[in-house]
Amino acid sequence: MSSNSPFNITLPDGSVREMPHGASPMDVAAAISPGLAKAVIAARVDGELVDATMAFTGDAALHLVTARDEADALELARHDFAHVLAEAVQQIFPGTQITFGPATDDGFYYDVMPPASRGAFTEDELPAIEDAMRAIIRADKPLRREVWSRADLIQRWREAGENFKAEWAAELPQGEELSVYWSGDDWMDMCRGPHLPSTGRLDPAAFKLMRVAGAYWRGDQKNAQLTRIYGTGWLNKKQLDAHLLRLEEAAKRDHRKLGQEMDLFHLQQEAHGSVFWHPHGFRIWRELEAYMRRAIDASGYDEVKTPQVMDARQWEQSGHWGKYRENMFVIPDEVPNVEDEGPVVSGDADWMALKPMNCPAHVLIFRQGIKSYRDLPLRLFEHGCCHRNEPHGALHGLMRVRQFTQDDAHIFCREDQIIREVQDFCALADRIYKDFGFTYAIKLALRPDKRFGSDADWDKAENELRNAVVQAGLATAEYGWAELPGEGAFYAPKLEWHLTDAIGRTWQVGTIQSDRVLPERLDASYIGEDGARHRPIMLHRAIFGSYERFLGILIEHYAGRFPVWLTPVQAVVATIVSDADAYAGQVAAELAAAGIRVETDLRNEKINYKVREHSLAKVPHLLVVGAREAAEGKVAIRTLGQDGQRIMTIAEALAMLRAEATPPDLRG
RNA sequence: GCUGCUGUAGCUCAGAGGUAGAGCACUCCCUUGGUAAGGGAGAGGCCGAGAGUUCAAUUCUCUCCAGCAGCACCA
Repeated sequence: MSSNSPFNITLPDGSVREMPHGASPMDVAAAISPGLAKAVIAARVDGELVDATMAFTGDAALHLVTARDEADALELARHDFAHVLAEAVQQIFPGTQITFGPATDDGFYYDVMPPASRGAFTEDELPAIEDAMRAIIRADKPLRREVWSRADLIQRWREAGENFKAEWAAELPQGEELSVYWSGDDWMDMCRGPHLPSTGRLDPAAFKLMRVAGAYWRGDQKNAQLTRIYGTGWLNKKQLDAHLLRLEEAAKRDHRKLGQEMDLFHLQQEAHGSVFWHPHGFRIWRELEAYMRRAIDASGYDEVKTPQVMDARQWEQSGHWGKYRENMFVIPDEVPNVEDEGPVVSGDADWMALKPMNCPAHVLIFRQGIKSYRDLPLRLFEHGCCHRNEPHGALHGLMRVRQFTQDDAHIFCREDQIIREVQDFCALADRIYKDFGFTYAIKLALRPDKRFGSDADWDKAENELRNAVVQAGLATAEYGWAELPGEGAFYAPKLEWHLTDAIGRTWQVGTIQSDRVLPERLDASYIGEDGARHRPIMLHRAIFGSYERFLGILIEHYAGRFPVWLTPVQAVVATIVSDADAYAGQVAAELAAAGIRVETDLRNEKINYKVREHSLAKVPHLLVVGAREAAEGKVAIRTLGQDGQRIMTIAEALAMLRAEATPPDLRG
């Protein structure tokens, strides 16, 4: 082939165009039509996303990327918004250092270091930055790629006082082409690209700066903290507006807000990170607990209860003291000094700790008496109340607390029983998540850097979990199968269940972990068929994860409108006139006798007022009774989310309510 | 834990260097009214905690505590 023969460029429809050397995807677009040239924002050359103006280097398959290729277009636009943001910030606040600015799931951010003369940027300054961004977009500055030598680049950043960029330029992998992008002729950033042809391809009405936050340089707590400016960015205003609306929807179902409005629980300073469950909230908890007990009773588990506080030496032996102490609540084993002055604790008492996990206690139960291989698998379940002293900034409503109750169990089994146990667990988890209307993805979290146990054991453990899921046919794209390096616990790899809720957010809740470390450390053993002692494998598993968190997720998933079987108040009997009070009491009594959670509302208020109040409280069924209903022995039922009423007899109403109030696992 | 913001009545929020206000909720009175707010009156606050500046601090400053948004961690 001669060195200056044209390149053959194959288009998606199979047609081939000959293009001279130096030609780019943009030239192909221009050759097809001027309209296409205008619409092209980037290109996929042999599948790789590149600048539309990047010259071909050989024969290639070409796909011209336009706004119709939404995923690519969004990614490009968001990345460009980030650059425009950085340019705008430096324009308004000279002396600001720039660092990184990637695209995110719904937009972009850029981490910057404000000039030494001032503090972090504030949200009040965002509108001015937005204006500057719009000006840059309207100026339609061409984005031009250049390749620089490392030395030139480092020097350029040093001269510009860009210490972070200089550091990064020095550390980029050898052999990598170092590219910069010019925005017009007056601003540049170091970036791998690709980018849109010019800033004018962005829609100035399709982004919004959302907030500022702190973020560490290169994600490390030991490094300088930068100001991160977050924005949301889209292809057009319509998409932006839709996104803002979604955010409002999510805010409306915030469990902290609904928890207060529905009087489910509260949190307060004196016990921060621990939950005060109110009567209505705890009804949901009890219903969940009863549901879970039925599930584990039917699955061969034995429920146990273990101590809240154990000697620190026990935690040393289990390894928690070494690896987990910073998160443990430690207490002295002594009577506090009661004199007015003087220390409350002497400092020389033995230390005890609140349990951060239930596992060691379950091993201690296992160790009582001599276990035979015939006893395995032994499945010990506990509604275990744990305390963890979490970093204060991590606490978040019910989602991250310092005291929580797990639906925790440990399955002690032989190696050859693992796959079966893991598969049974997958089936149980599947049934339960579906009962709540969740879909889920399963992920395998692999060994972390900080860990116990030999590599050989980790190999085995990871393979067992992987094989169980593969053999169960769940390691597929449909189940969102993925492996997450470094995400495992310090003692074991984990299978994780990531739930997707009603508005598409994901939550990690369930897990099963195969552990060889703890049985070894705590010397658990059983007598095998051969008469010798063997180590059992310990499978740690949970389905709700914690009641607190799962309840928080449920509140947001259902937006407070719980299914009837879970809802705190299933029906309210509300009177129109006081003459119906006695009848209302009779109706309520009949429902209560049938196990329906029912309340009466006999207040001297208009029915409009009562309807409004109970609707806002998300009571699923309102049974309205007046003189007419009392005379006829009927009720007028108004169902949440539906217009109008249904008149029925008490017996009919009771049958309907009983059917709806039956938990999903008890339905025929 | 880090950065920024916030902390006033049960809730949502105004307010100002001279010890406080609204709406909803609450209590009482009137109203007995057919499916999303009937009317009136009343009660309710150590203005997150501590220190400083000031004649005077809830208001300004500092320190702590808690909450919020991120980060870093994690069920």
